Amino acid sequence: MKNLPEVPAERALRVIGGRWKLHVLWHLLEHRRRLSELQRLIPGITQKVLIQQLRELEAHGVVSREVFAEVPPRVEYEATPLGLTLRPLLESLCSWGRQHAQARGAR
Amino acid sequence: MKNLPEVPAERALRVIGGRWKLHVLWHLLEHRRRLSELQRLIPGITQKVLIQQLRELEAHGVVSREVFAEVPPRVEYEATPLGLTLRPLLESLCSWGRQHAQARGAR
DNA sequence: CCGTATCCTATCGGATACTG
DNA sequence: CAGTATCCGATAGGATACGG
Repeated sequence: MKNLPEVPAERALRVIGGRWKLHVLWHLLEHRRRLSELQRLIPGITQKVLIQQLRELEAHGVVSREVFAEVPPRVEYEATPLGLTLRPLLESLCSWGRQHAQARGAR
Repeated sequence: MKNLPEVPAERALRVIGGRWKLHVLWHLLEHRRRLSELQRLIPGITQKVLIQQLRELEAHGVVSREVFAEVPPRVEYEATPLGLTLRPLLESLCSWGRQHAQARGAR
Protein backbone atom coordinates (compact mmCIF):
# COMPACT_ATOMS: atom_id res chain seq x y z
CA MET A 1 0.00 0.00 0.00
CA LYS A 2 1.24 3.45 -0.94
CA ASN A 3 2.93 5.52 1.75
CA LEU A 4 1.44 8.67 3.15
CA PRO A 5 2.73 12.12 2.18
CA GLU A 6 5.29 13.66 4.47
CA VAL A 7 3.74 17.10 4.52
CA PRO A 8 1.68 16.80 7.72
CA ALA A 9 -1.54 18.43 6.62
CA GLU A 10 -1.57 16.37 3.43
CA ARG A 11 -0.99 13.24 5.39
CA ALA A 12 -4.00 14.04 7.56
CA LEU A 13 -6.14 14.64 4.49
CA ARG A 14 -5.02 11.39 2.95
CA VAL A 15 -6.06 9.47 6.04
CA ILE A 16 -9.56 10.91 6.30
CA GLY A 17 -10.07 11.76 2.64
CA GLY A 18 -12.00 8.82 1.20
CA ARG A 19 -15.52 9.03 -0.10
CA TRP A 20 -17.07 7.47 3.03
CA LYS A 21 -14.34 7.71 5.62
CA LEU A 22 -15.88 10.53 7.60
CA HIS A 23 -19.08 8.56 7.99
CA VAL A 24 -17.26 5.43 9.04
CA LEU A 25 -15.07 7.29 11.49
CA TRP A 26 -17.94 9.19 12.90
CA HIS A 27 -19.79 5.98 13.79
CA LEU A 28 -16.69 4.29 15.12
CA LEU A 29 -15.87 7.25 17.32
CA GLU A 30 -19.12 6.59 19.13
CA HIS A 31 -18.28 2.97 19.82
CA ARG A 32 -17.14 -0.26 18.20
CA ARG A 33 -19.48 -1.66 15.58
CA ARG A 34 -19.98 -4.69 13.39
CA LEU A 35 -19.64 -4.53 9.66
CA SER A 36 -23.31 -5.10 9.01
CA GLU A 37 -24.12 -2.38 11.50
CA LEU A 38 -21.94 0.12 9.68
CA GLN A 39 -23.48 -0.81 6.39
CA ARG A 40 -26.92 -0.22 7.82
CA LEU A 41 -25.85 3.11 9.29
CA ILE A 42 -24.41 4.36 6.02
CA PRO A 43 -27.09 4.15 3.37
CA GLY A 44 -25.77 4.12 -0.17
CA ILE A 45 -22.44 2.48 0.49
CA THR A 46 -21.83 -0.96 -0.96
CA GLN A 47 -20.29 -3.68 1.13
CA LYS A 48 -17.24 -3.85 -1.06
CA VAL A 49 -16.51 -0.18 -0.75
CA LEU A 50 -17.22 -0.14 2.96
CA ILE A 51 -14.63 -2.85 3.45
CA GLN A 52 -12.18 -0.98 1.24
CA GLN A 53 -12.52 2.15 3.33
CA LEU A 54 -12.16 0.16 6.54
CA ARG A 55 -9.01 -1.54 5.26
CA GLU A 56 -7.45 1.79 4.47
CA LEU A 57 -8.33 3.26 7.82
CA GLU A 58 -6.83 0.14 9.35
CA ALA A 59 -3.67 0.45 7.29
CA HIS A 60 -3.30 4.01 8.50
CA GLY A 61 -3.62 2.97 12.10
CA VAL A 62 -6.85 4.71 13.02
CA VAL A 63 -9.17 1.72 13.02
CA SER A 64 -8.70 -1.83 14.24
CA ARG A 65 -10.50 -5.02 13.39
CA GLU A 66 -11.37 -7.90 15.64
CA VAL A 67 -12.65 -11.27 14.46
CA PHE A 68 -14.70 -13.54 16.71
CA ALA A 69 -14.59 -17.24 15.94
CA GLU A 70 -18.31 -17.80 16.08
CA VAL A 71 -21.11 -19.07 13.93
CA PRO A 72 -22.40 -16.99 12.34
CA PRO A 73 -19.14 -15.04 12.00
CA ARG A 74 -18.81 -11.74 13.81
CA VAL A 75 -16.31 -8.97 13.09
CA GLU A 76 -16.07 -5.72 14.94
CA TYR A 77 -14.29 -2.52 14.08
CA GLU A 78 -13.22 0.17 16.45
CA ALA A 79 -11.22 3.37 16.53
CA THR A 80 -7.67 2.91 17.80
CA PRO A 81 -6.25 5.33 20.38
CA LEU A 82 -4.69 7.19 17.47
CA GLY A 83 -8.05 7.17 15.74
CA LEU A 84 -9.70 8.67 18.77
CA THR A 85 -7.43 11.69 18.48
CA LEU A 86 -9.25 12.50 15.25
CA ARG A 87 -12.37 13.61 17.05
CA PRO A 88 -11.42 17.27 17.58
CA LEU A 89 -10.23 17.47 13.98
CA LEU A 90 -13.49 16.09 12.64
CA GLU A 91 -15.36 18.53 14.81
CA SER A 92 -13.32 21.40 13.43
CA LEU A 93 -14.07 20.26 9.90
CA CYS A 94 -17.72 20.03 10.72
CA SER A 95 -17.86 23.43 12.27
CA TRP A 96 -16.00 25.06 9.42
CA GLY A 97 -18.26 23.35 6.92
CA ARG A 98 -21.27 24.72 8.74
CA GLN A 99 -19.79 28.18 8.77
CA HIS A 100 -19.11 27.92 5.05
CA ALA A 101 -22.65 26.77 4.33
CA GLN A 102 -23.97 29.62 6.43
CA ALA A 103 -21.91 32.12 4.47
CA ARG A 104 -22.52 30.71 1.01
CA GLY A 105 -25.74 28.73 0.99
CA ALA A 106 -25.87 25.69 -1.27
CA ARG A 107 -22.94 26.71 -3.48
CA MET B 1 -19.75 23.56 -11.32
CA LYS B 2 -20.98 20.82 -9.05
CA ASN B 3 -22.48 21.79 -5.71
CA LEU B 4 -20.84 21.01 -2.42
CA PRO B 5 -22.08 18.24 -0.14
CA GLU B 6 -24.48 19.26 2.59
CA VAL B 7 -22.84 17.23 5.33
CA PRO B 8 -20.65 19.95 6.83
CA ALA B 9 -17.44 18.00 7.34
CA GLU B 10 -17.60 16.64 3.81
CA ARG B 11 -18.17 20.09 2.47
CA ALA B 12 -15.05 21.29 4.22
CA LEU B 13 -13.04 18.39 2.81
CA ARG B 14 -14.33 19.08 -0.66
CA VAL B 15 -13.19 22.69 -0.46
CA ILE B 16 -9.63 21.96 0.66
CA GLY B 17 -9.28 18.50 -0.82
CA GLY B 18 -7.51 19.02 -4.14
CA ARG B 19 -4.04 17.75 -4.93
CA TRP B 20 -2.39 21.15 -4.41
CA LYS B 21 -4.99 23.18 -2.56
CA LEU B 22 -3.29 23.07 0.79
CA HIS B 23 -0.12 24.47 -0.74
CA VAL B 24 -1.97 27.20 -2.57
CA LEU B 25 -3.99 28.15 0.50
CA TRP B 26 -0.98 28.12 2.71
CA HIS B 27 0.80 30.66 0.54
CA LEU B 28 -2.27 32.82 0.10
CA LEU B 29 -2.90 32.87 3.82
CA GLU B 30 0.41 34.64 4.19
CA HIS B 31 -0.48 37.35 1.69
CA ARG B 32 -1.80 37.98 -1.80
CA ARG B 33 0.36 36.62 -4.58
CA ARG B 34 0.68 36.60 -8.34
CA LEU B 35 0.13 33.49 -10.40
CA SER B 36 3.77 33.23 -11.39
CA GLU B 37 4.78 33.62 -7.78
CA LEU B 38 2.58 30.73 -6.72
CA GLN B 39 3.94 28.59 -9.48
CA ARG B 40 7.45 29.32 -8.34
CA LEU B 41 6.55 28.60 -4.71
CA ILE B 42 4.98 25.24 -5.56
CA PRO B 43 7.54 23.17 -7.43
CA GLY B 44 6.07 20.34 -9.45
CA ILE B 45 2.71 21.92 -10.22
CA THR B 46 1.93 22.79 -13.81
CA GLN B 47 0.41 26.11 -14.72
CA LYS B 48 -2.75 24.48 -15.99
CA VAL B 49 -3.35 22.59 -12.78
CA LEU B 50 -2.48 25.57 -10.62
CA ILE B 51 -5.11 27.61 -12.40
CA GLN B 52 -7.61 24.78 -12.06
CA GLN B 53 -7.08 24.63 -8.33
CA LEU B 54 -7.34 28.39 -8.03
CA ARG B 55 -10.58 28.42 -10.00
CA GLU B 56 -12.09 25.86 -7.68
CA LEU B 57 -10.99 27.71 -4.58
CA GLU B 58 -12.51 30.82 -6.12
CA ALA B 59 -15.75 29.04 -6.91
CA HIS B 60 -15.97 27.95 -3.30
CA GLY B 61 -15.48 31.46 -2.06
CA VAL B 62 -12.18 31.10 -0.27
CA VAL B 63 -9.94 32.80 -2.81
CA SER B 64 -10.45 35.89 -4.94
CA ARG B 65 -8.80 37.03 -8.12
CA GLU B 66 -7.89 40.53 -9.17
CA VAL B 67 -6.80 41.53 -12.66
CA PHE B 68 -4.71 44.64 -13.29
CA ALA B 69 -4.99 46.22 -16.71
CA GLU B 70 -1.28 46.55 -17.32
CA VAL B 71 1.38 45.44 -19.75
CA PRO B 72 2.61 42.88 -19.05
CA PRO B 73 -0.59 41.56 -17.49
CA ARG B 74 -0.70 41.13 -13.75
CA VAL B 75 -3.15 39.00 -11.80
CA GLU B 76 -3.20 38.58 -8.07
CA TYR B 77 -4.91 36.04 -5.90
CA GLU B 78 -5.77 36.41 -2.27
CA ALA B 79 -7.68 34.65 0.47
CA THR B 80 -11.17 36.02 1.03
CA PRO B 81 -12.38 36.72 4.57
CA LEU B 82 -14.03 33.31 4.46
CA GLY B 83 -10.77 31.82 3.25
CA LEU B 84 -8.92 33.38 6.15
CA THR B 85 -11.11 31.42 8.54
CA LEU B 86 -9.44 28.28 7.22
CA ARG B 87 -6.20 29.00 9.00
CA PRO B 88 -7.03 27.30 12.32
CA LEU B 89 -8.40 24.31 10.44
CA LEU B 90 -5.25 23.95 8.38
CA GLU B 91 -3.21 24.22 11.51
CA SER B 92 -5.25 21.46 13.13
CA LEU B 93 -4.71 19.26 10.09
CA CYS B 94 -1.03 19.97 10.20
CA SER B 95 -0.71 19.23 13.85
CA TRP B 96 -2.67 15.99 13.60
CA GLY B 97 -0.59 14.92 10.63
CA ARG B 98 2.54 15.50 12.66
CA GLN B 99 1.16 13.55 15.55
CA HIS B 100 0.27 10.72 13.20
CA ALA B 101 3.74 10.69 11.67
CA GLN B 102 5.24 10.71 15.11
CA ALA B 103 3.15 7.70 16.11
CA ARG B 104 3.55 5.72 12.91
CA GLY B 105 6.74 6.76 11.14
CA ALA B 106 6.69 6.71 7.36
CA ARG B 107 3.66 4.44 7.04
C1' DC C 1 -22.36 -12.64 8.13
C1' DC C 2 -18.20 -11.28 6.08
C1' DG C 3 -15.24 -10.98 2.42
C1' DT C 4 -13.17 -11.39 -2.46
C1' DA C 5 -13.15 -11.07 -7.58
C1' DT C 6 -14.50 -8.73 -11.90
C1' DC C 7 -15.68 -5.39 -14.55
C1' DC C 8 -16.63 -0.75 -15.63
C1' DT C 9 -17.04 4.47 -15.42
C1' DA C 10 -16.10 9.06 -14.02
C1' DT C 11 -13.04 12.13 -12.40
C1' DC C 12 -8.64 14.13 -11.51
C1' DG C 13 -4.62 15.74 -12.56
C1' DG C 14 -0.22 15.58 -15.55
C1' DA C 15 2.17 16.67 -20.36
C1' DT C 16 2.29 19.56 -24.00
C1' DA C 17 1.31 23.04 -27.28
C1' DC C 18 -0.76 27.23 -28.38
C1' DT C 19 -2.87 32.40 -27.69
C1' DG C 20 -3.81 37.39 -26.15
C1' DC D 1 2.59 36.94 -17.84
C1' DA D 2 -1.67 34.63 -17.64
C1' DG D 3 -4.69 31.59 -19.59
C1' DT D 4 -6.92 27.92 -22.80
C1' DA D 5 -7.17 23.58 -25.52
C1' DT D 6 -6.13 18.65 -26.10
C1' DC D 7 -4.94 14.47 -25.03
C1' DC D 8 -4.12 10.81 -21.82
C1' DG D 9 -3.08 7.62 -17.91
C1' DA D 10 -4.03 6.45 -13.21
C1' DT D 11 -7.22 5.51 -9.84
C1' DA D 12 -11.23 5.71 -6.79
C1' DG D 13 -15.22 3.84 -6.24
C1' DG D 14 -19.81 1.76 -7.90
C1' DA D 15 -22.53 -2.73 -9.76
C1' DT D 16 -22.71 -7.30 -9.50
C1' DA D 17 -21.71 -12.09 -8.67
C1' DC D 18 -19.65 -15.56 -6.04
C1' DG D 19 -17.33 -18.07 -1.81
C1' DG D 20 -16.10 -19.54 3.25
